[in-house]
Amino acid sequence: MIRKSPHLGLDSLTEAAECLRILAHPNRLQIVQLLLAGKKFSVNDIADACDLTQPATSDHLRLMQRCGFLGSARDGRTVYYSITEPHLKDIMDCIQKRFG
Amino acid sequence: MIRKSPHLGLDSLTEAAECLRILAHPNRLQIVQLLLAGKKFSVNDIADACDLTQPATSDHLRLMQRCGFLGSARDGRTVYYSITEPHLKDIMDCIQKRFG
DNA sequence: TGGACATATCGTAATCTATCGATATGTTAA
DNA sequence: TTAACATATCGATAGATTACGATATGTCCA
Repeated sequence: MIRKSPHLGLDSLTEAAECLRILAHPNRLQIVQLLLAGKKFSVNDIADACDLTQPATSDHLRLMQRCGFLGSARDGRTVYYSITEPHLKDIMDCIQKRFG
Repeated sequence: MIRKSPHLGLDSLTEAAECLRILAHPNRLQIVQLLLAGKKFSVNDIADACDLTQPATSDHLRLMQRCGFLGSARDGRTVYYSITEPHLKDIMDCIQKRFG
């Protein structure tokens, strides 16, 4: 059985840094926290809950969808977003432990 | 016994976002990974290990010291840096699990 | 089809960040 | 004190990010 060293090379670290940069925004953390608490939310629900405009919310969601954090599903004219990256919960737990 | 809700308010999330932004750089992740593996390293050791110039290394270290990730101790003309934020290990574990 | 609703995209100005070299500060030893 | 070494700081430019409003796209219902 092969057990890889946990140490990441520069390529993986570069990829990780890009993901962290996406996460490193107050409103995006807010959105992730919200989505982790429930199952799925519409763009408007998220905008209301986080006190954001609709376009700003959509922009944040798009960024997080592009890097694989979120997925979306349309139902009629409503688009629901939800977490697709399972490790987000772990990282959010770390953040809540540190800053809570 | 008071048990706080794990959910963070916007103030805490803003602070967390600032810390994540500091961490969200390939070379800084590289430095954190190095420091977590050993105890303490001089600026030159870090620069060599990460293939960085001395001023660039010093800049990265200063950033991470300002937000409380690292501490430094001078011994003669050498300055040794080490991890002071205990939660960094947890976050790095998450990152290594996800990208390793 | 027309109108209303939900979401997505785009342009741009303002702000921030990275990078790099030059140079300053602090420390040791001769 | 002078030279050499280790580290820190600074200045300028290029590139990226944010915020915000205007507007486009997609969907439903009358």
